[in-house]
Amino acid sequence: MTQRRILVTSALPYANGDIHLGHLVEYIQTDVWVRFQKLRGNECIYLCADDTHGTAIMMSAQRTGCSEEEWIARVQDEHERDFAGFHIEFDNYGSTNSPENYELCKKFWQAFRDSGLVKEQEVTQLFDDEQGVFLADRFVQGTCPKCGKEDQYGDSCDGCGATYNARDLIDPRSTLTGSTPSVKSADHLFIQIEQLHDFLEEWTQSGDHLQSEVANYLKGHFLHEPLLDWDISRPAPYFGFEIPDAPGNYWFVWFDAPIGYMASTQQYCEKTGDDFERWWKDPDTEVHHFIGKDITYFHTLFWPAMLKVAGFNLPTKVHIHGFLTVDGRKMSKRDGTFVRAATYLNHLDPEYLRYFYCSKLGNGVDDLDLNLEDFIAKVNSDLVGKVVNLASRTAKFISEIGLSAVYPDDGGLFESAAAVGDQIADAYENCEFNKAMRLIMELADQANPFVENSQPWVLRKDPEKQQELQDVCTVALNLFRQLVVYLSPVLPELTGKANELFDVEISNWSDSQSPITGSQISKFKHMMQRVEIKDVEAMIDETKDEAAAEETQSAANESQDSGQPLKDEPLAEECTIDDFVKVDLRVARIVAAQHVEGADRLLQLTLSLGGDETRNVFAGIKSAYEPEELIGRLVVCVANLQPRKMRFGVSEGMITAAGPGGSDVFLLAPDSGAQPGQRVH
RNA sequence: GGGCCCGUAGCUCAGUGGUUAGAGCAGGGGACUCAUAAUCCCUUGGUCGGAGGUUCGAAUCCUUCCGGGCCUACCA
Repeated sequence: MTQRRILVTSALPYANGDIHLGHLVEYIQTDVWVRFQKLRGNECIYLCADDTHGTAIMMSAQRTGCSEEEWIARVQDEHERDFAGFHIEFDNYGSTNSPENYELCKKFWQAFRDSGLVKEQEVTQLFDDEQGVFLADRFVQGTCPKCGKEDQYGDSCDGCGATYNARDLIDPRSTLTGSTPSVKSADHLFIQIEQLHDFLEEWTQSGDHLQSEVANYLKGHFLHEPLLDWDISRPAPYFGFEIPDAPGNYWFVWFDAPIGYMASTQQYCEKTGDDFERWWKDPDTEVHHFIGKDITYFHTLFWPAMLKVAGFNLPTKVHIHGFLTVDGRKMSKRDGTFVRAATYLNHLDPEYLRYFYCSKLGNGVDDLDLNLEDFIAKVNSDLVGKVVNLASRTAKFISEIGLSAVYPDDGGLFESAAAVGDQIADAYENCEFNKAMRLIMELADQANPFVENSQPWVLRKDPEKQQELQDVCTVALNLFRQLVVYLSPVLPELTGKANELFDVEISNWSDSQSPITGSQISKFKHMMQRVEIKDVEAMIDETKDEAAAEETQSAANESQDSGQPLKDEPLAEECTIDDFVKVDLRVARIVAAQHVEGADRLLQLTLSLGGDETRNVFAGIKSAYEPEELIGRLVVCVANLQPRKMRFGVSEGMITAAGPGGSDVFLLAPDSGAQPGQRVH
């Protein structure tokens, strides 16, 4: 077989949040595919980078009070650490905010200019005057102009499904500052991608570049009509690259993001002395992109168009996968299923997830479900029970004598399993990892009965049968090793442990085709722990805790409470705890409430402190509450206040309330469960 | 409303025209004791979402309906 040259990428994670289990579907899928290609002896490199530009990054940096550069450096550290934790092995991991990327962006841009596809057009957008930024749709909220539903984003309404221009929102406000945006115009640069329509039609609909359902989707949603011009620039302020021939304007993040694949290649080449053009200009090189279905059209329309215009290799294939659900539902912070990569690693082995995802991943765009029960069952019964068990039940019998010098008769087991290798390889190649895992487990199911029938634990007691014992274990261990070769793209750590056991490196797929003999066996060490339910539960619990903490945090951040009340009524002089306990605050129930004849602001309340204890209280809350709505409510009253004689009778206490007065009066209410008469401490 | 995908055993899924529909897990029974309560043997379990049609023959092809998921919007 001739060696292929293959360049592989995963989508660039956005430098605005943590890696979570949903992201990992893609990185694990890609990493497994790359490891498989390398194992097959192909020249293959895996490239990725952080996607660092755009308004959202600016906002995050601003919120945390650091520069954008500091922010993205911090996020990138975390991303790389998470990936390493899951054994995702990049040949280079770059950043779109790199000099290499800027240089490449300029080349692409010049190509577009030269091709005459760039045009200038005025765009009218909402503008946040306080922040001095244009507001993308997702940064504007307001009332839907069609159905009147409140708090809708600037592009569409999730109530009635209407789409509209953000300027049509009723009572729009900026989600950044809460202020009312103004309308402002700016010149944007557009790429007239319609001029490449024929090329895109041809590229997407022919060959094997896309999964068939994706090709259909593009045809049905985009290619059936003229393609809209692509708005490629953003006016300052914007965190990104300034466009050289349009000062004050920046390339839109989706322009420089995919170019980041190439910038990362560039860095790889500088690092290794390789030749960049070999990877992006040589037609013999295959380029494979792995992405999620959410960013399909950037990678199947814009990106091929960009590459075409700039004269680089077009993608050989764009592999598109679905989203992750957990226990059949969308990941949710509140359910504890929005699990961050780092949180997972606090409790569970990354190889579990790698295997589980592979056992589920096909080559379609279907969503993938992480059923936690299924997860535990699969890992324990397949990996621990079937595969690792083969080694753990035989290795120690021959740790002193090693493997037989000649591979014994095994009834054709090794050979037939070797013959399945091609099928397994095809499955990996076609991204049908679920099929590959199924085929491998079928082989494991044949290996254990062999051990059972050969009864090495009986043989070892008979000095006459030591040769037979060695032969049986030689077979079992070779079958085990064969499975590990097949699984090694998925389970690098297990592969490493098998390498130690045999003291022979698994370095090529062909290692599955011939048994090893005559060598020593290292002392057996456990290779994989069983998954414990409690560990999964602990991971979910930790995720829930994170979500709760985050909610508290964001409530504190987002409320952006005004400082006015404190200014209007500054804090009182410091008091001691003794001063405080003089005031006896009690929970009370309002058992009667009525208007007071002749009083402008007062209501007369009867408070019950439980039992027979009641108080008659006049409260200045008439303009804020109706008597009827108060009856039955729990309030907090000052129970030991000196009674005061008023025009309408004696008031035997006060009820507590906040607010400046008038209609802005807000009664304090205890949480449910409190009982009248209980003291407030 | 439209597009795509899916519906097979309790669960996860093979099987895309050809004997009586399979596997793993779970359930039941037995065995073994080398192994991480792992393993092995036996076994229960299915009107292949429903209904029509094509065919000598349909889980598989066609039509239609029902149910689920994803995408999308008056446009295919």
